[in-house]
Amino acid sequence: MIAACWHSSGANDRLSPAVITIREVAQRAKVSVGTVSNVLAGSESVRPELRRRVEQAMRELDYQPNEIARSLKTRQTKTLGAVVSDLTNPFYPMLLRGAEDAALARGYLLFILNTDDRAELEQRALSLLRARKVDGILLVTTPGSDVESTLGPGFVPPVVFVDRTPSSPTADYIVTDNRRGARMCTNHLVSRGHRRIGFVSGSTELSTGRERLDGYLEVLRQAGIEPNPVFTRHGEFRLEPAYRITKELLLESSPPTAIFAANSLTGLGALKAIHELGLRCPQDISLAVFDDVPFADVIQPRLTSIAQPAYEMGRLGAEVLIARIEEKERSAPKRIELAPELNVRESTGPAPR
Amino acid sequence: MIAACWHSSGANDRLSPAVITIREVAQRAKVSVGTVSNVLAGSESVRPELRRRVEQAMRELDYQPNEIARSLKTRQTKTLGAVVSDLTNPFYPMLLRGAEDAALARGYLLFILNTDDRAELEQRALSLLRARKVDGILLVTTPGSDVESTLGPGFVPPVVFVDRTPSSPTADYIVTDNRRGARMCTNHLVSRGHRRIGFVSGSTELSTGRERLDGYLEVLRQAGIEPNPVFTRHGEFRLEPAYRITKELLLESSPPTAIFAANSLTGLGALKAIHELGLRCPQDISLAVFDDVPFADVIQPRLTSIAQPAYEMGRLGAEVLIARIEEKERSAPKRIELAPELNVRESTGPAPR
DNA sequence: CTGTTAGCGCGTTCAC
DNA sequence: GTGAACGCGCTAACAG
Repeated sequence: MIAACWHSSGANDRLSPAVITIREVAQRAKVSVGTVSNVLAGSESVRPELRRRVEQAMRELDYQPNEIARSLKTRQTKTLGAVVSDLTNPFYPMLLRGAEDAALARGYLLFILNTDDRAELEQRALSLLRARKVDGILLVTTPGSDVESTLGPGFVPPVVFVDRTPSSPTADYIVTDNRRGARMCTNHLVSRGHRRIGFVSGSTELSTGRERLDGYLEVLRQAGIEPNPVFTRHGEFRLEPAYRITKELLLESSPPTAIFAANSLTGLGALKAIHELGLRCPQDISLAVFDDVPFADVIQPRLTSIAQPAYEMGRLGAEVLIARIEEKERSAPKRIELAPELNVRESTGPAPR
Repeated sequence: MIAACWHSSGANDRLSPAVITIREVAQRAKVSVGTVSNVLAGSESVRPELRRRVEQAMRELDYQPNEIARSLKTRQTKTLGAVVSDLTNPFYPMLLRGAEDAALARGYLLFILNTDDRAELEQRALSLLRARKVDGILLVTTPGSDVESTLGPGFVPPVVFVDRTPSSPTADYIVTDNRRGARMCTNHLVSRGHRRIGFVSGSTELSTGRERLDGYLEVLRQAGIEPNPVFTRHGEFRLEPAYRITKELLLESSPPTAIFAANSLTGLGALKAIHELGLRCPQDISLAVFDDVPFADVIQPRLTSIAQPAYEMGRLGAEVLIARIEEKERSAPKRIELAPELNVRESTGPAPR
């Protein structure tokens, strides 16, 4: 009787030794499947006696509810998708830890996918997630992507943008106040007497890239410094390009006395260039970076940086997304800007005179 | 007619605007659902004329097969679980990129979960994944975990261990040859004349921790150096503890002239301690670390390190796992050890005399 | 309060 | 070659 659930229909029967269904439980507890389902749902309206019998049967059979079958019926899978640009960019793991914690707390699991900032990969990721019927998507969007075209104008499933703002104005998003962060950082440099400040940028096709650049330019103008176009270089948010262009920048006839790198990767690239040219930091050149990575506080010189609340961003993102999923009627889009923080360390000093 | 698929049964009906089923397609193409299913499966035995009509109907309706329903029938979800210790340890993102690439290439999606090396969280992760009916699990296992007790003696679903070897001898695993890597690294130090070599270890409850320690001790003995127990300190594979114990270590009356850190995080901790004590590296003290992280090559001094093929490990892990899932009859467990690589850079120099 | 039953969307027989 | 009918495991509606 107990072994009655063993099938022998061949190759794809991998799961069968453990395939105890609600029906077997019902049979063993001598109740109906409906009652078992009620017990599962924690319904109050089950006589304690029966509840006890059902629970015992479950234990004896090592019953495990099948979430897939449940999903088919309830039309929700209790899964989310998280689409990021690149997991090896140290910013995203922290964000994802936050998202995971919030998701698990609400009973959701997370599919994670990378896009390498390629629109076609974002497209693929979104449609894979939709086919898997995830209940919602956390998205670090990519330039040139068209989310609406693959998810439809209604955004099905719902999407919350994190880290970068969407092209669509009607969606939720959680981002850092990048302009403010860039202003804080540039201000710090200006206040130390720097007037020739280079900017190793990310892509201006990204909201983060644009806003950080804007903040930088804004402060320069306020300080009466005419922005020198030569000082703004395109670092693609990646280490290698940043390394190359910083080297070029520092080899100019009248090089900057300080460099502001648009994220941790470009900061590392800039640092490599500085070292390689035998420059001392901060005596010869100051360096400040957007993103506070674990090693910012460890490497020599310790890096002045703008810290983003990455964990918080992920946590909030997942929470907003789940609220959106579970809401009864559509509420107004949430637009959240998180406050960045300036950590002044040894990589920035007074401008050499 | 087209709008016939719109439901209006209330709150959980979020998906309904897009819920085109195989039935609607059949109706529109004026064929039976069986035929549509055959077209979907790419069966040859469908008249071209009908196939054309079906495909057109699919396009017109923007039909999207429901993977959930398919899973329920085929008893496979085309999803994998990846359970790692901590995403913010820079080793794992690379591993996961490899796993993702291999998985996507075979049509699988990846759930990712962290355990923070806590057995109860591993347990939870495994049972969540099993309830979601993932087809297989990639596992960076944790000390004190009991995989068999939550997945059963048969390992359902199948598990491939990565990075760390399992307690169970009958499972597949893909790891680095840690002992060899540690030997290479220690050998390098010994060959530069160091005889007092400190080891900032990870947990010896982990295979990686044990094996790296073993390799280190082995080389010392071969070189006729009596291992000094004081020189082996427990760094927990984390930055903070490593920082503290390295400081202690360097404050000994007769401190080591070289330090071997068991992974990148302990390496960073050790470096912080070295800087803080005002020691010069490598003149006063040499530092070598296990794990080659992006910044190993950037920070000053550039770090001598042991590189592990993390991407490859993830890729292979997913491939072995999928092979295991799809195999007709159980084959022998695969045990793969990947070769580490020594990168000699500036953080290691000759022993001071 | 409990049992029965009709689907959820798809794949898979079999008759035709 | 095609299509009707059944079942995967579960939930929910309804009858008792």
